[in-house]
Amino acid sequence: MARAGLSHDIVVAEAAAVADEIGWERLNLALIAERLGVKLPSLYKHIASLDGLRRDLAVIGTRELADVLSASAVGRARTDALHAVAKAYRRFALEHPGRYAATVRAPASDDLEHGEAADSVLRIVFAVLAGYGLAGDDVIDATRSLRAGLHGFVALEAGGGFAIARDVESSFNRLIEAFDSAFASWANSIYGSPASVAREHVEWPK
Amino acid sequence: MARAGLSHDIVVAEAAAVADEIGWERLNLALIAERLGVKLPSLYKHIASLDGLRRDLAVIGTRELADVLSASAVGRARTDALHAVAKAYRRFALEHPGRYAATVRAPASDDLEHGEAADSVLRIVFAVLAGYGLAGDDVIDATRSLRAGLHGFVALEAGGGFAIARDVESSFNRLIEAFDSAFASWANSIYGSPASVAREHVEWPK
DNA sequence: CCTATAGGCTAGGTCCATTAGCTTGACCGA
DNA sequence: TCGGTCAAGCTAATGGACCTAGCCTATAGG
Repeated sequence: MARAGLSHDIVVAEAAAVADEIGWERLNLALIAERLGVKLPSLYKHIASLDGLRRDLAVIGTRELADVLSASAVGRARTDALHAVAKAYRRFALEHPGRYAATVRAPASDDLEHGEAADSVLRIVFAVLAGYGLAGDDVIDATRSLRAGLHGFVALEAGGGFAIARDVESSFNRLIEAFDSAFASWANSIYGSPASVAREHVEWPK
Repeated sequence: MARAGLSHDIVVAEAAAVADEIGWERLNLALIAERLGVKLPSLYKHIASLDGLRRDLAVIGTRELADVLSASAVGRARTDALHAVAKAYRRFALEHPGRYAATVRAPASDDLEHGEAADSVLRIVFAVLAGYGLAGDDVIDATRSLRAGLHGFVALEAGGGFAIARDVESSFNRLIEAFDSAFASWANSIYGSPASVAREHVEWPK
C-alpha cells in the first residue's frame, strides 16, 4: 500500500482542475480520487465533505480572481483601469469556469477566511471606482452595477447564450464603455450624496 | 389503490412550486412525488426523466416570463418601457426563483418549442430597444448588455450578494438609468452601422 | 528497534434516479 | 352487464453518489 502523498491543498488544487474541465456543478469526488490515484474514501482524510471542498475551492478561486484583477489594475486609472479589470475578470471566468463559478458562492456570515477573500476583490473594485471620484451611495451603486454587468455577461457567455453572429468581445467592450460613461457622469451629478458607506459585511461576487 | 389523477402538466406545475421553494438545483423527484401523494416511480408515467422535467420547467418558466414582460411593456416606450420591463424581470426572478433559474437554461438547438419560448422573450426586448432608434450591431450590443445587467443583478441579489446597507431597489434603478442613457446615446453615435442582424438562433436569457 | 500517528484501504449505509414488471381502476364496445 | 384494453399506480431491484466505521501499514521520532 504505497502512499499517494496527498494533502489538503493538493486535493483542492485537483478539484479546481476538475471543476474547470467538467463544470462546477458536475464536480464529484469519484473523479478527483481517480485522478489522484486513490480510492474515494481516502479523500476524507484531507477534506471534511464535498460541500466543504466546494467552500475551500471558493476561497482559493476568489483569491486567484483577486490576484488577477489586482495585477491588471496596477498603473492604471479610470477608463483604463475599468477596461483592464473588466477584461481580466472575463478572461478569468472563461479560462477557469469552474473556479469562477466557485467564486459566485457567497461566504457564510461566520466564515472569516472566505469573507476576507471576497473583500479583497471588492477592495480592487472600490479602488477603480475611486478614480472616478465617486463617493457615498454612488460607490455602492456603481459596484453593484459593475458586478451585475460583469457576472451577467460572463455567465450568459459561458452558458452559450450569445449565439448571434456578432463579435462577443465587441459587445463586452461596449458594455464596459457604457459603465465608464455612467460612472463619469455620476461623479458630477446630484446623486453623489455623502451618505456613509456602512459596511456590515461585504460579499462578492454573489 | 386510489388514483391520484396526475397528468404531465400537474407534475410540471408541482415541480415549479417545489423549485421556487427549495431552489432549482435541489429539485428532486422524491419531494415532488411526496407532495403529490404518490410514490416516486409513478412520476415516470408522466415525465421522461428528471432532466426532461427540468427542460419542461424551463419552457413554461420562459413562457411565464415572456407574459410578465409583455404585460409590463404595453403602452410604454423608451425610458418608461425599459424601466417597466426591467422591474417586471427582477420581480419575476425574486418571486419565482426556481422558475427564473429554469429560464437561464439555454434551449437545445433542436428543441423548437423551447427555442420559440426563448425567442418570444427576446422579441419583447427588441421591441423596447426599437423605441430608442437602435439598429444593426447596436441592437445586439444593447440586448446583450441589458440581459447581462438584468441577469447579473438578480442572480447576485438572489444569492445574497448585496449585503451593504444601501437600498437594493435604488441601486437597480440606477443600473437601468445607466442603460437608458447609454442606449439613448448609442442611437446618435457613429456605432450605429447598418450591419445585418444575422439571426442564426437566438437564445435567452442564457 | 518501537511505537504512535496519519494516510491509505474495504465494507457497508443512505439517498437518489431509473427500469422492469406486476396489479388494478376506469372506460368502452358488445 | 360482461369482458377486454390501457393507463396509472405499485413493489422490487440496480447503479451511482456521498459518507462513516473500522482496519492495516508506511513513515517519522525517539
